[in-house]
Amino acid sequence: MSEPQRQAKPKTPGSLTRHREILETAAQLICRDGYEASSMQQIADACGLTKAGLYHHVRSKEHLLVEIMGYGMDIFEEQVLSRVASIADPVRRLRECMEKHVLLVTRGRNKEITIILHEHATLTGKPRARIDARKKHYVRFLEGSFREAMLAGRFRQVDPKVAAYAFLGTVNWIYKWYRSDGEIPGERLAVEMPDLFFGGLEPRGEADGPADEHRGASS
Amino acid sequence: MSEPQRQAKPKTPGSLTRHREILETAAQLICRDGYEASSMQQIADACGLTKAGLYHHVRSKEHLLVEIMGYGMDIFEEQVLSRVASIADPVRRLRECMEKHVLLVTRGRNKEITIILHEHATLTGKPRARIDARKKHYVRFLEGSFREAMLAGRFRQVDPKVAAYAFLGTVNWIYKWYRSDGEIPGERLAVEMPDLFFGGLEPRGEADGPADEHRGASS
DNA sequence: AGTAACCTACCGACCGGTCGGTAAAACATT
DNA sequence: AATGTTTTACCGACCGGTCGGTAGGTTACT
Repeated sequence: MSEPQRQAKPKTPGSLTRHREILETAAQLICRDGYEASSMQQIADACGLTKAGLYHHVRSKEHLLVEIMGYGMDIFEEQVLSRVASIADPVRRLRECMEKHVLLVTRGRNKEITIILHEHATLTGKPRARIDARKKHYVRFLEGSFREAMLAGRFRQVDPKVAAYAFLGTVNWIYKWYRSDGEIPGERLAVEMPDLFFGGLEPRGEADGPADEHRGASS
Repeated sequence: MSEPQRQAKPKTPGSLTRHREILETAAQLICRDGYEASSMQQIADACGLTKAGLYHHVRSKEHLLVEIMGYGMDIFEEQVLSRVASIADPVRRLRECMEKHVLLVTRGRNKEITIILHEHATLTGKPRARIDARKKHYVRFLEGSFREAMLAGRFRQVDPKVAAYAFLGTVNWIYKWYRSDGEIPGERLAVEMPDLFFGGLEPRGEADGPADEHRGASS
């Protein structure tokens, strides 16, 4: 079925490029089937390589996952964290953070992100600790922002840790149910989720707020 | 012949009890290490059986997971759904639903629940469809309750599907970070999460409302 | 000639699952 | 009560296949 199809090679041998290609392909497979259910043989096939050929580029299966997750964290930090960390207003910071986070999960290159979310307990030891530390940094960033908003009187007093994990749950759970071909486009979710989370559910006066149509019933 | 429908077999007290014992033990292992990473040999060892002995009680590894998940859904529906479904007030219904759901995840017999949450894409075909249908029923229940509360003017207008999945994300994500020996007891989470989700983040006047204890900080 | 990229061939361990058998309990018949 | 019969609960040995990983050779480009 899979015949060895030689790729056009750029002059500088695609060592670095090829390596990333392999990460990409492997991530796709692992994202679809899970880490344990994906064999190195399958990954090699998907890359157009034999298993031994794959091992020329990759140290081990575990290290492959480590690289994918590290790459995913890079993407996340560049696409989300670094773009909102400098916003002075803590409420706007959190809102835009959720918006960008949702967009990343729904629209962006989400294979690596999904793997980070799903395989949260697959790695062990030092590699696991390394990824966990980067996650923890994000949690602390959220906690701190919530605390800041509360001290400024913008939010009521709640446990910032609970708020942070509610934030994370709302956003990170998306990968379990969201289908990009479903009825909810990612862009809409990126608007409605922050609106719901930070705007709350309680009615705010008779006149409806933003982007809202009339409704027939009720009083 | 083709329909061995022996269900209630109280004659041998060991059989039915033993079967559930095995489910219990297997669930513990699968909850800790994941389905694919747990071998039938390991499960058999944990049960004090040989692999062949285990296969006397269990049809296949897949069917073992099916039974565990079915059992988990039974527990959930009995502990959560059936206890709140008849509450007339939709807001109270949703609040108590979240409270009970949180308690189940944090304190109850949560092995099976964790497996249902984590291995959401492990099963395929009909068994998968069966579990998914029961999950979908819960989602529709939440959606309907949100819609009801909106029509009654108790909630502002938001997409009930988004609200339902935000609810689910907030609660179901808990299994990823919660440790029962951590600093947040399950009972507190079962109070604070509904309070945060349904009470919102915006300050509600200077005088605090119902059931509220102030903290040390802030102004 | 050196080196990166890739191959064939192979390793021991383990995978899910099955076979034929067995000791003991439960049941049925006398 | 003693008998034979069936059923339950298990085990040792084994199956074909796949697992992650490797040794050593070949090709192709610099």
